[in-house]
Parts: sequence; C-alpha cells; structure tokens
Amino acid sequence: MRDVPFARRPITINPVNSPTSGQCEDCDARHVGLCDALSDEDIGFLARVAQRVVIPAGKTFIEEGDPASHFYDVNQGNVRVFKSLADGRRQVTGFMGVGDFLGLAVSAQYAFSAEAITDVNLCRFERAPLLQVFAEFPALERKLLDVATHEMVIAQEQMLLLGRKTAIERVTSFLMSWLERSEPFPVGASKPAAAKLSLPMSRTDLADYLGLTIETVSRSFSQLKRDGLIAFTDVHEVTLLKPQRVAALTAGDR
Amino acid sequence: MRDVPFARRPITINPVNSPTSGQCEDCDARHVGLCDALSDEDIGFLARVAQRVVIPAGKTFIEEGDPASHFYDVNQGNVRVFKSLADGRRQVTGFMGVGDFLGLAVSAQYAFSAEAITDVNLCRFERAPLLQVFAEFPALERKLLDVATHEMVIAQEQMLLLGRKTAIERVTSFLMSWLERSEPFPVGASKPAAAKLSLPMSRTDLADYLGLTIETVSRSFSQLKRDGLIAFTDVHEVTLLKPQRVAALTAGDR
DNA sequence: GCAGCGGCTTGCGCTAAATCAAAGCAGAGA
DNA sequence: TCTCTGCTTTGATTTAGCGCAAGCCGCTGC
Repeated sequence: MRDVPFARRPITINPVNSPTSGQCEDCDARHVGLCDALSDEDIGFLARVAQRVVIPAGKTFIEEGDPASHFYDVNQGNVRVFKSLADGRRQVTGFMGVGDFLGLAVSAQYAFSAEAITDVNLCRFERAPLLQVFAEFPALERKLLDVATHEMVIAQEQMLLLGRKTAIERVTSFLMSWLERSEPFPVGASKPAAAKLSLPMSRTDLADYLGLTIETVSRSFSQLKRDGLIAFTDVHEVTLLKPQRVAALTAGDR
Repeated sequence: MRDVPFARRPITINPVNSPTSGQCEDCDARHVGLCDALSDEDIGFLARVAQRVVIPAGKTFIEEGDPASHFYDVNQGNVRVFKSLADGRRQVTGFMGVGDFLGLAVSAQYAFSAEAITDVNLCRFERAPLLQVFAEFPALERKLLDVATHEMVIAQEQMLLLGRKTAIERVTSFLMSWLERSEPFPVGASKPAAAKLSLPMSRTDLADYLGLTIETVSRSFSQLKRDGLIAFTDVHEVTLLKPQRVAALTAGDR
C-alpha cells in the first residue's frame, strides 16, 4: 500500500515456465508451499495446473462469496486475509507471506477475501485440475492436510487471543509470533538481544487482526516504547529491544 | 453418512460391545466422521486401528500439550474443545457433537484440551496406524482434508465473532449456528415459526466460547426473553420464538 | 421436608477499550 | 520548495461489558 502509484497496475498472469528445468524458480529453498512436497521431476506435473500471478499492492484478488476457483502459493510479498460484516466491520484472519498457502478455508465459495498488502507474486492453481493431480501425487494431498492442520492450530491460538487477551497481550503476542515467522530458523534456545521486524501492514490491518481499534494498537505500541521494550525506526519497522520482556507480556499458552 | 454404519466387521482392538453383531451401533445415519468416506467392505480396515471409548460427563480426555496420539470421532454426546492461559482464562474453540471429528489441530502435541460435557461415546484412532491406512485408502485422507477445510471456515467465522461482534450479536450468532447444527437437514427455505434447542453446555462454557462473561451471556439471554424472541423451558433448553428476528440480530456475514 | 450446594440471574458501580477530536508527520505531486 | 493527503499518534470523554455481590432456583442427600 505504501509505494503505491501502481495501485491501478493490472494483474498479470503467466504460465509457470521451465517445467523442463524441473524447477519453479519462484519457489526458493524456504518455500513451504506445494512445491516442496514433490521431487524435482514431479514439479513439472504441478506446473501443468499452475500460473504465475502478480498482484499490485492494495488489490483485492479473492472476494468472499465468489466461487472458489483457485488455490494460491505466496511467492513474494504480503497478503491480508479477512472477513467483513455488512456494516463494514472487518476481521483480518491472517497475514500471509512467502511460502504460505491460500485457499483452504473454502466450501464452494471463498469464505474470506484476500488483498495484497505489498506487491505480491503468487502461484495460482486451478482447484479442479489440482484435485486431479492429487490422485497422481498423494504427497501433495498430505502436504495440504499438514498445512490445514497447522492453520487450525494458529486459528485456535488466535481465538484465544481475540476472546480472552488484553490489548497489550494481543499486541505483544502478535509481535512475538511475527518475529517467529520472520525467523523461521531460530537456531538454539537463546533469543537474540534485539530483533528488527518489518511490519508491512497498516495499523488498521493490525487493529482488525487483533480485534482492537487503531488507537488502542497505537497506544499499546507507545506504552511498549515508553517502557523501553521496543523502538520504531519507521512506522513499519520495529525493533524488539527486550524480546524476553516482550514475550513475558503475552500471557502465553496454558 | 450412509445407512450402513461404521463396521461390517467387528472392531478388533477394544470391542466394548457387540462385535459379534457386526455393527457399530454407535454410529447413526447422520454420522459425518471417517466412516462415510469408505465403502462397506473397506470399513473393516479402519476398524483395525479403532477403539471405542466411553467418557463420563466432565472428564478431560485430551490435555493440551500431551503427545498427540489419537484422532477421535464423536458418536454420542457433546464435547467442549478449549485452550487456556496460565492464569486460568479459557477460550472454548468449539463444541463437538455426533459425527464431529476431533484431533486435527495438532502438531506433535495436542494444541487444545477436550472435555466431555455430557457422557460421550467416541471412536478413537491411533494416529500412526491411521496414517498408514491413508496409503491404502486415499479417500480417507480426502475426507480429512474436507473436514479440516470446513473447520477452517468455521474458525474464521468465529474469529470474526470474537474480534468484531457485540454481545447480543455473539449470542444470537451462536443460537443460529447451533440451530443449524441441530437441524442438519433444513428442508426448504422457510425457517420454522419456532424451534426448540438443547443447550447441553453450561453458561460458563458459552461465555468462554463467545469471549464474554457468564453475566453478559445471561443478560443477553434475558434481553432476548424480554423482547419475546426466545423462551427458556429449562436452563438448558431454549425455544427460538422468532428465528427470523433472532437471525436479524447476528450481523451476518458480508 | 429441608438444608446445603452449585449454577444461573440480577443489580450496581467500575474500567479497559472504544469513540470523538485534534494535532503531528512523511511521502507525492505541483 | 510547499501544500495536500493519508496515516499515525495523542488527548479527552463515553460506554459496553466486566467484576463483585446478593439473591434465586433446582437438585441431592439426609
């Protein structure tokens, strides 16, 4: 949303190329999407039902209630997934980033909307053919089940946050989980002394994710600043000065 | 599920009752568990990894953080699924009833606890062997993916409720969704003039499910009573006198 | 029958967060 | 450079829902 003169740039769609190479070059080693469930030579089959899509920041590319035609792998950028009420109240159910899979919470229609926060690169799979491919490669289906399982865990965690945590607990919980996502390989038990985090989403997104108002989110951040636990270099870049003490405010599980 | 229930073969591992009859009388025609993904003769294979379990009301049978050893199908009674914080705050993430599947929101450990609300009959499947069976019967895995998908939709709906709805919207939303679960076959578009609902869970459960206090739940019910929209014959039995008008208070989706 | 107990309801302040309002602030365009 | 615009922060006030406390209601056991 920030660097957005291109809010009207079109969505581009391309075939996934180089099935011959056996590599989907959009998917890097840390990709947790569909690709890493397959061997190199099998990825070519996946490419048969895949397209690459580029979404400009701010664009809605999944609309709640529309027929659920595609799955998506996020290859670049960040996405907000949300539901909304008739009067405009909005609940962001998740932020998706590189390697995340999109399109499981679905019956015949999408149960959610999705918008690009930054410019976003996606791999798009048509649902029907993909379900065919499952028959050939059960590993894919297993992968999807694993993804769904993991999403359920996160969803329940979020319900706990939304139903029972205070404002500061919500904000610190978010910071710690976002830290974890940003550092997929924590390496050892020791938390670093400080960690810099990019927060691509707006305060409004954050508020709608945490079930708060932007003012309350802002005030919570300010309090954490005052207490010397975090610092902002930019509105969208926070440093956890005392990760331990931030973590202590999350009212962790159990 | 189909007319023919769980097993044409005896349940071999822990036959609680009537294996000789060749029928799992616990699974009635409306069962939406694992069984209905399989043909009659294949169900026998499922039985290889199944046990029947009876849980008395109030008993905790899944403890958050314990190694995730089993899946469960609910065959009788009601279950509350929840997470809790160190200080005792609790979030009920769902109420499970006949036909519901339990145990997906799991990594190596259970991410939730589960307790019997009423006396409960379960079919229990060991995870490891069940995953083996998947190889033989991919339909099972597909079924599980469908279940997970459906759970995701419900979870997101609940996040919207917890993050953005008012007390009365939460209570009426619950009533309408519980009504839907209780009447799996709505038959035609017309809502009945009145519908009687059994609410097996306590007010505390309800409060912890809706992210409210018992007092607020009670007050919301009282207001709906005052407005002539519902009536209680018993604390655990409510009648929706004006389902339409109750539905109008839910702040429905989109 | 009735005393005790656990769960539910009701009344009454109280408070965390929402709402309303007014500045800051930084990037985009002229 | 300066202004405009959209986002963010901060302050003042309001309020929906909380927390406490008292009373109620229906069961259980004596």
